[in-house]
Amino acid sequence: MNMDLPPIIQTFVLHFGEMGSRWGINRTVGQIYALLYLNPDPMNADQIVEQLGFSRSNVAMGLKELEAMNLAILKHIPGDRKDYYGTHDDIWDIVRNLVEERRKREIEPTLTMLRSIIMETPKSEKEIHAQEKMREMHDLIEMLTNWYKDMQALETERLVQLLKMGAKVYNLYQMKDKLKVIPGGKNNKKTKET
Amino acid sequence: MNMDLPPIIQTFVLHFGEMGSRWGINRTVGQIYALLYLNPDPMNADQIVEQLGFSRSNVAMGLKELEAMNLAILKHIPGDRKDYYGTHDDIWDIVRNLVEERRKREIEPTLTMLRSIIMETPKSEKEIHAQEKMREMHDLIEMLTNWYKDMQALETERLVQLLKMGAKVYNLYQMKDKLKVIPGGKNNKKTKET
DNA sequence: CTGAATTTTCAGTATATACTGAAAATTCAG
DNA sequence: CTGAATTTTCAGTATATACTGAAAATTCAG
Repeated sequence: MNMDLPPIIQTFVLHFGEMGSRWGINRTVGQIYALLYLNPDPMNADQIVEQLGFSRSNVAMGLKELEAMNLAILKHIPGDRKDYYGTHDDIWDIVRNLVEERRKREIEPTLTMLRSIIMETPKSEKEIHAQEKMREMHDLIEMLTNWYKDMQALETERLVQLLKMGAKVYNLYQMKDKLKVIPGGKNNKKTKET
Repeated sequence: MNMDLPPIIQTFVLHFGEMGSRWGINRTVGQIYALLYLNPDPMNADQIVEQLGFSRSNVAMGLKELEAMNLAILKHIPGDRKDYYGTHDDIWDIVRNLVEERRKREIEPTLTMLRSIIMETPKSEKEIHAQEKMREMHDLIEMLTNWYKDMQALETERLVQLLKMGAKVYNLYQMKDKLKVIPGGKNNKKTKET
């Protein structure tokens, strides 16, 4: 790694390399992402090679991988033929993306697999028990996924409000039957019971 | 893999092997976990060896790893010296555990790293910008972590209620200022504004 | 305390993944 | 259309990780 990278940036980049590898993203890809995230402007492959010191082709592959995950965005600079990459400007877009990628790649295939197995006719006590456990898992994942879809649809501003409230929304929830709607309010439609 | 494992169990076990490897858990560990999850009773290492067909020592190491992650629980059967392992009975315990493990191993170290970097005095424009991005990331992660801590503390029953409501809690939230508290209710304490 | 049952350790090896450098393919200014 | 600039591909190799089998350590019934 290039020594004239400021130490604080080095630390961050290295940390994300390590974190990436706990995730299934390889170390170099994690480092490239971290560098793009911190850099004020989009970078081209040669600049990344210079800063991080791995081979040109490795950087190119890493960038393609990040692009496929929608974490790096290809940008062009007028009058320059090189490909430049940056990250999403809004950090919430990054979060939404990360979750969405995982949902598509891990959650959906798992749900599909579970559903198809649950359809099978069990042939033994053991299979009945196994199916029951799988149904339990399926229902839980489905519930979390539905919740997440709801949240995904909220605008950032509203999502932040809800998150900041944390468990306090539960108080609100409990309160609802002890409250009386003020006539004429425009949000009077009663929330469906669960 | 043993051929007299019912196909539905085989499919599930293999799927979790693959999923595990996207996660940083290795394939065999994922498979062992899946098998334990489906099996009605705790299993010992030899039984697992027989079902999955990898070496005794590999199974032993996998079990230790699962135990360290608090995903497999050591149980003893009276009159038998072998170690038996099972999974948590309540699937919510499993979820809480998974999230908690990740928080400890990935989120906390990241927050610590970010905090210490944010403390440093920046030495250039570039460092100022980098610190700003890191602060943004830090604040977001911290907010999500706080939200999660709140949820972690809720009993399962209540958590499920909230999750099932999904975005509808937002309606409740908006409603709150248009509602009047019924005198004498025991949850009248006003929820703090954010 | 003894030794059979069981688990743990670990060096050696196999396997999977990451990385490189060179060559091929593509793009585009002129 | 040409050829320099740039990106992509890919075989070869290096590196990291997973897995095995045998030996050592531990446990515990008798």
